[in-house]
Amino acid sequence: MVILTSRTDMSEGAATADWDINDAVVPRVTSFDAFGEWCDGHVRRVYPPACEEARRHASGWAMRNTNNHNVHILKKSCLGVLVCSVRCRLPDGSRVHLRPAICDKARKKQQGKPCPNRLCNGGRLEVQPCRGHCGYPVTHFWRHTEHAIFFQAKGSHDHPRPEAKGASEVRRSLGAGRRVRGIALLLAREAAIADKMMTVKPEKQMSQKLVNPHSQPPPLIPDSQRVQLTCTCGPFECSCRWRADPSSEPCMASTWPLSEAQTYTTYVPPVPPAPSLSVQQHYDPTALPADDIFHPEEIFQLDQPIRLDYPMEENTLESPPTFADLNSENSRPEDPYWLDWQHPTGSESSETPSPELFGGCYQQNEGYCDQQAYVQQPYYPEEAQYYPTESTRNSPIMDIQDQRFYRYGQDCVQTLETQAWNYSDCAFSSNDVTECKQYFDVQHQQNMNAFNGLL
DNA sequence: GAGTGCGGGTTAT
DNA sequence: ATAACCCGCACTC
Repeated sequence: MVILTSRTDMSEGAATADWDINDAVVPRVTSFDAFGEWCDGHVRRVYPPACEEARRHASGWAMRNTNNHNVHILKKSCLGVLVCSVRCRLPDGSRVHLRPAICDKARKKQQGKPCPNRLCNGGRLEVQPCRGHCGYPVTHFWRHTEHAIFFQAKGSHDHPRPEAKGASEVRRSLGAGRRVRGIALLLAREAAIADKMMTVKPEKQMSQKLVNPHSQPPPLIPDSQRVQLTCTCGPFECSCRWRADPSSEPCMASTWPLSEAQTYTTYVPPVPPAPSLSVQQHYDPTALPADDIFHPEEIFQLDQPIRLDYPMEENTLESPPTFADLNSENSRPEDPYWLDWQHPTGSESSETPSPELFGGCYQQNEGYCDQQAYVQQPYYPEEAQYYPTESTRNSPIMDIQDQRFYRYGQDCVQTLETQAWNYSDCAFSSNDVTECKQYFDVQHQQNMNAFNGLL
């Protein structure tokens, strides 16, 4: 245990280098990190008790609670990502990577469902488990003290990021039924979703704008697409944002922030177009959507035979399904909801194309594997992350002056038992927070005005 | 219904 | 002893 007195050379985040989540004593830090939704690798963060997402132990990754028999430290392990068994490609070259349900029961229902990509031929959803921590799932640890929330991640995810957590939730909250009349209304709704996405996690945006240099994912539906009312791309199909030459593509955003535009437009598929693209040629992009619109999360709700024995392969990337898999009794042409997917209108899968398509190897963190030698499967390079990798930064406005140490045990029994775990009794309060909330209120109101105007 | 936290219990190393 | 994992329960939204 290293006693932390002051930090001026932090490379990992605020007061993150010299403590471990299992330390009997954790430092009272002088500065906090802004919340990072997509923490990857072996990182440690310290969040202010007022950070709502930290209090909720939120994460972009699909993390499930894991019992570590330690009431002081909450442990979560990564569930991986829901992918297509045949690794089909979307028109933009990316792959399906949905968010696995946290609930075991719901997750089992997801598996074996036909791939929602209408261009996919016979693929089914399966969970690609996370093996980023020495062969085990990446784990997150949360620990609360009176004046801070300590977060530590162990392992680097060896799979694409799943669909952002808010995506399906927002759609569900928006969902005023399945019926969508016309493409205009549909697109307006998608734009509204994007707007609402910007308001669902106000604190994150707040921290981004004010104190958070951590790169956060762009909205699932970029601002540019909100004006693409002539774009008729369906879910998985809108490749407008991938066009290398914006001038040649009406759908391409002209108002996209430069950084994002660069990220998207510099993309060059490392592989030939997927064979399924030939199917796309027969698809009439101008066709109006079917009357009844199914969203993937709705698919998951349907009562379909669950293939509980669906193979869970360690390296699913190289394991295409068998002929039997592709021609099972659950073949999609007979499934009514699959037919609906032939006329998609919603936005689904992840709006974040799989970084894997960039090729290369996923980042390695062998040095952190202290349990056993384990060679992580090559996947995709860190720089190929669709979202910019998170950097380290401090939160100047959240700096506090003094330093103390908290111990669960003798020194901190009262703190931890009566305060630290009482989310409603956070001690963090400052004018800065007030300013942040005011900023959010303004932003929220603006977004909601736009949102209401669209629906 | 799904997400989440908690805790008892089992298994493997 | 430690870690991963399964399962059930309760609570919340």
